[in-house]
Amino acid sequence: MSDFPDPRTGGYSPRVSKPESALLDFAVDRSSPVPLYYQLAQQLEGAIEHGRLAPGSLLGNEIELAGRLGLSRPTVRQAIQSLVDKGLLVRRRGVGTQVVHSQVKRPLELSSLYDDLQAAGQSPATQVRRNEIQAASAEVAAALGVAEGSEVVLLERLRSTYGEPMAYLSNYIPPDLLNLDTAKLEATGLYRLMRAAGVTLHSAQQTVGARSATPDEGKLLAEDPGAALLTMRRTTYDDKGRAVEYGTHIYRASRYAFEFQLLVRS
Amino acid sequence: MSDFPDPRTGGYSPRVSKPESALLDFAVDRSSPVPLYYQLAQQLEGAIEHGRLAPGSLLGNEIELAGRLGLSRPTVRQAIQSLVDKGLLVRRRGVGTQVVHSQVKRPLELSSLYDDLQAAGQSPATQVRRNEIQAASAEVAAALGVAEGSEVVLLERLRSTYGEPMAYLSNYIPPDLLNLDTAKLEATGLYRLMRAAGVTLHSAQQTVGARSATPDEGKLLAEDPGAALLTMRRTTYDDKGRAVEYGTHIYRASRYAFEFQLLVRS
DNA sequence: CAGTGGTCTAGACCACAGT
DNA sequence: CTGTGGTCTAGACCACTGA
Repeated sequence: MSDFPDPRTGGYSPRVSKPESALLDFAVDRSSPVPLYYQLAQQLEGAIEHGRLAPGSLLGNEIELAGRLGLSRPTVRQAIQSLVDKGLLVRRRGVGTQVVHSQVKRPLELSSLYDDLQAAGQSPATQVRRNEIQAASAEVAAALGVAEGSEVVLLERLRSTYGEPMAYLSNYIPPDLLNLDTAKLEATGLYRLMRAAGVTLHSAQQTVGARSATPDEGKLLAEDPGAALLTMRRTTYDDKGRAVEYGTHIYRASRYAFEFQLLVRS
Repeated sequence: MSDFPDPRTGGYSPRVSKPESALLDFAVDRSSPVPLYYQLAQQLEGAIEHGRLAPGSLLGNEIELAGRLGLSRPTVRQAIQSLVDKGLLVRRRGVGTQVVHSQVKRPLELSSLYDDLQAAGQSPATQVRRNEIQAASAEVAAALGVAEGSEVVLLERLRSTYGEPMAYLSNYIPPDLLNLDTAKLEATGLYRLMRAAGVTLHSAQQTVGARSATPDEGKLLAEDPGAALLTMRRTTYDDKGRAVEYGTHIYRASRYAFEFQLLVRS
């Protein structure tokens, strides 16, 4: 029962390779406050990302992996499960756990346009066009779960990259949630300010559609009237279920598209 | 140390109610092949959906719940965790597990337009416009991971509701994957046929954008030339990482929008 | 048949929240 | 302080896969 690769083996099965010896490098630090399963998950994810674990390769069975790392099987399973949830690994009973064959791109998340653009190296610029208190319309009141006519903050921002407008963002925010400093809003994104103010974002309901630009919108975004715009309406909730933000945004379809990866619910 | 509610207690905390006695109804069937944690998760989900567990109500601690159901704590945790992942429950250390306050709408999933429309009671109709073998263009070959010029099935369908066109769907599919019977395609959706053919859908990479309709597209969809269209480009992968479908679709923005819920990655 | 993941148990100690 | 969820262990039996 040798665990070593057979030097006489010259080829690989077409879609399944042998358990990878790259796993031998793994080790956990029991003195760290980071949970053991999380340490393992991060090392696995790193190995996959850097190609040390090739797509299609088998991880080796859970019992042996646990033994080698000095962990229990449930702990190892917890690490593996978190990567299965992310779509990086696939488990098959009777076969084993293997790295998915296709490249995983971006996971789907509650995206901040600011962060998206920054991650793409586009150094976004924000101009705050309005930042004031208004009476909530029926639509806004329904979305935020407040009384119609009660005070909400209206925030309108023009987001540009490379000196060209890209999107016009309109947000409605409960006034007691946080202080919206215009200077800070022009330096970073709304979600970052919310997180810094102790708001824990939890979920969002989104609708993505399209329509033609009105003359005013065309002027704002440097598009011809009638040009196609991408529209997004979003209500964001915190971990206690409070609506913390309602937004109606328009994007220049010539310069922006939503890109994301979905996992099938099992 | 009484576990009974105090009858003198008349009021509730503003956002947190007491553990619900509705949980006393729960029971698991050990003779069923359905996993115990899954049985419990379904009963919890049902109780939340039907309002027997009110938003904000506490579930009661895991140890006690496990004891009452005759389950171990890890099993109960697995059930609760699956609902936390779905966004129905929130756990807070030192406090307990409670039902989220806001209504959860649709979870995000790999949606089939056909299923979406049927769920909305719109009884969709499909007309297959093309169903033939073609040589893969560079774009299609790259998306499907096949050689440029190799054979792929090109499928073009017009999807209508209430006798009005709604979307024009163009798909490219590896020819050896399944038989695409035109009659079946007009009676159901592509994903359902794939699942019936033993294909396990796993993930998809999507891009959603917008543009103006060309004169030809306007004619197809009964829109004026220049009208705003919603566009979606999607590559779908199976559980082994094979690309099983590449599609470029256009939707009438006047009649359709993508709606979904996102959960924040923690 | 042997090997894999899927499920389940009965404990344990810890960190954090609210009193 | 008490009570909660967060983490972890060391086993067990079962169902499915593939040879």
